[in-house]
Amino acid sequence: MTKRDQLGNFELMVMLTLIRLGENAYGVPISEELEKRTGRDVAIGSVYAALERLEDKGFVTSELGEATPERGGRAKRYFRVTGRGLKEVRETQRALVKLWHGLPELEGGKV
Amino acid sequence: MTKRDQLGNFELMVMLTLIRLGENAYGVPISEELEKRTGRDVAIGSVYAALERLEDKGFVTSELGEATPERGGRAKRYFRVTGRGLKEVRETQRALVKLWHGLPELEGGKV
DNA sequence: ACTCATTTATTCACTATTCTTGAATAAATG
DNA sequence: CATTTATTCAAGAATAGTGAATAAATGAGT
Repeated sequence: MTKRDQLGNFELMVMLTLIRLGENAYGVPISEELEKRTGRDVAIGSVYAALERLEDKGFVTSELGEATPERGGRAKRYFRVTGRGLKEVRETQRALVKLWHGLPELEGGKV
Repeated sequence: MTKRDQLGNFELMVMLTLIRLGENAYGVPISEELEKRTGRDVAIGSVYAALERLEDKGFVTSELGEATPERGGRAKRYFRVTGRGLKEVRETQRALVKLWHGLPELEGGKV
């Protein structure tokens, strides 16, 4: 099996959340936003694992934030989608839409 | 990890293809249709593996077809999406659309 | 009818990657 | 040092991917 560059289901979801959050994307809020939007439980460990894989693939980059005064706790690690990452998201999205396009059984048929 | 009832990326794609093909859904055409629509190489073995998982989860059923005269070859095994399967597809689709809805970076923002 | 090559399709065995969970660790503050 | 906030780790289960093997049916040739 050659290196897989495609996005898994969860990876795609993380990418989409990353895009949505923009500047404020780090582990905790990513996880929360994901839970809020999907209604599913999200283990924070899963998110970090996915982010690491995504960084390995070059779909995201990360940068350690400065410690914020006025609050305890470790520094945040901010994540950002790369150009390649965005492109990959678009492609995955397109593949899915193509697959469900026009199916009367699904609401999205008219997309 | 308790039994996962959610659809993986590839499983979702297989389900969508299954819905599209309707009556004529068996291994070979599923694989071909998938390749045609996504432009990706699809190993036939993967398709059967996914179908087996999906059947275990109750998302599809299968039935052995009769041998067709006028052609050699083994009998086909036809697959069909169950009610639960269709529901699961809809839910997965909805989760994805919700995640990318309104993102200006993606074409689908207007869906 | 019998055997064999051919065709069509499914199953198998194995490896790699992704996903999930719970616990551990790290770093900052007061 | 206790508390807070956040990331990292380790291990196991599920999903994905590949190539080869097997199965079942047909028709040709003898």
